[in-house]
Amino acid sequence: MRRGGPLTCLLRAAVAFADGRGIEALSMRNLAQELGVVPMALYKHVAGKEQLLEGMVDVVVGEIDSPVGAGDWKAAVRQRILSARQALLRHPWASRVMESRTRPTPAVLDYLNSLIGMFRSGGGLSADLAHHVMHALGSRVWGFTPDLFPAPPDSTPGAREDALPETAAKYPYIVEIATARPHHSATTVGQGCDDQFEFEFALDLLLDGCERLHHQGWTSAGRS
Amino acid sequence: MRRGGPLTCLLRAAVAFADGRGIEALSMRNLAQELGVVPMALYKHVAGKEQLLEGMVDVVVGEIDSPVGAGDWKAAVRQRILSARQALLRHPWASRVMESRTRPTPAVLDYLNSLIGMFRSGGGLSADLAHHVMHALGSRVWGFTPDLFPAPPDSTPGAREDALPETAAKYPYIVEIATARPHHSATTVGQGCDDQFEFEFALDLLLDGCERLHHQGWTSAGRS
DNA sequence: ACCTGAACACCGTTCAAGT
DNA sequence: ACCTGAACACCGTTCAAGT
Repeated sequence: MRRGGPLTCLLRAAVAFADGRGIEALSMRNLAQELGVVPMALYKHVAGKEQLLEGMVDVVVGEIDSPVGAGDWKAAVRQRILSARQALLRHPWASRVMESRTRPTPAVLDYLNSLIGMFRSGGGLSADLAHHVMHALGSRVWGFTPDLFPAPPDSTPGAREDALPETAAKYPYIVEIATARPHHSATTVGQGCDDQFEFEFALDLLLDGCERLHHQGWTSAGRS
Repeated sequence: MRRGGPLTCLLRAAVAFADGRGIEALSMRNLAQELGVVPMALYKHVAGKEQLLEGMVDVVVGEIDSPVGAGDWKAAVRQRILSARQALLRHPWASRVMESRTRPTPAVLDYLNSLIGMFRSGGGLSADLAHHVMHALGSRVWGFTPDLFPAPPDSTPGAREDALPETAAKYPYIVEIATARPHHSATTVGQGCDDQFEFEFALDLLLDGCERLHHQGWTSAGRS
């Protein structure tokens, strides 16, 4: 394993800092203090905080597995995206930072390019369809679904049951959905949603729909 | 039309400020200055900036049309979500603020509850399926797709063509997708994607897939 | 009791003063 | 030439001093 230059070292330290103390605690000043250097010393290696965050995203994107060659294209795409999901789950701050970035880095372009390649040369999809499918997948290509809410209405153990009667009256459908839910696995009963299940459900819904359109010879021009 | 109290007035001023000068320019100090009051005066009406942003989101959510009664459920859901999209498009900052919020407000719960109701009593979907479909739609229920990138790699008119040759070599699939795209309408040729088309493509992919699962009597327990 | 200005504890970044 | 500390222009919020 290569050591990497001082920039790589700095970026990895920043990633570790964000993993450990949260992205909101990551300031140029705090990071410098953690590294035992004066704040302005960081500016020798990065132009500013924007570039620091950019580099941190690249570190995470670099953790995504390379594409697998064998198997059918849909399974390959699925596996790759689920690998991206694992990388993003290891760094919970990364998804929000990625969403706030404005310009893609080379590492990001590499990943997207290879993913599109799986649709094009792997699956034989038209450039037209591949384009729209990438859009439809949206941030799911990064393994995350920007959820309706990061936290449930009130996750305090006691307050949940207390608030339920009045909530049930005002929001019957929400309560019904939140309570009468069949168990997917024993580990997630009663404690929120199985995020992995929800992610794969949506991913498969999109990939299956895409495959169906492909077999039908769909083009955007011939859309009703 | 009701006038609303001083809080409503403050929130509407904040929304107008964010619309006009951008959400990044919205600070307690700047907003107070705009209103001609001292910064601390705002704290008479809101507990802090978090609550201000919460109230601003509620103003935008309040602009979403009420559900339509007639027609089939899929068209009704589609129309409602596209109405949410229009509201969010009027306030470009709103989607990012919504994503950063942690707890839903009553207005948000009202919207979600009525949307689920359209699946349940309108479409006859099981609570099980309705649950997963809501997750699959994700932030699309708010009318926005967290895009892969807010801005293309380089949108400067001149630099685009200049960078193309080297980009084409490294990212052939991205370039292919970005350039060889059939025109959906004359107004969008050559200038980025037709966001509305991409949004409806993905929305229909998800709703059609959902309808198919419903007709098949899908349950999460019987999943392979 | 109410209002409000100064102050506090931050932030990213500039820049001039030191070596 | 290089490094670095103070300073600048912010931020949200506290709090004591004024009325």
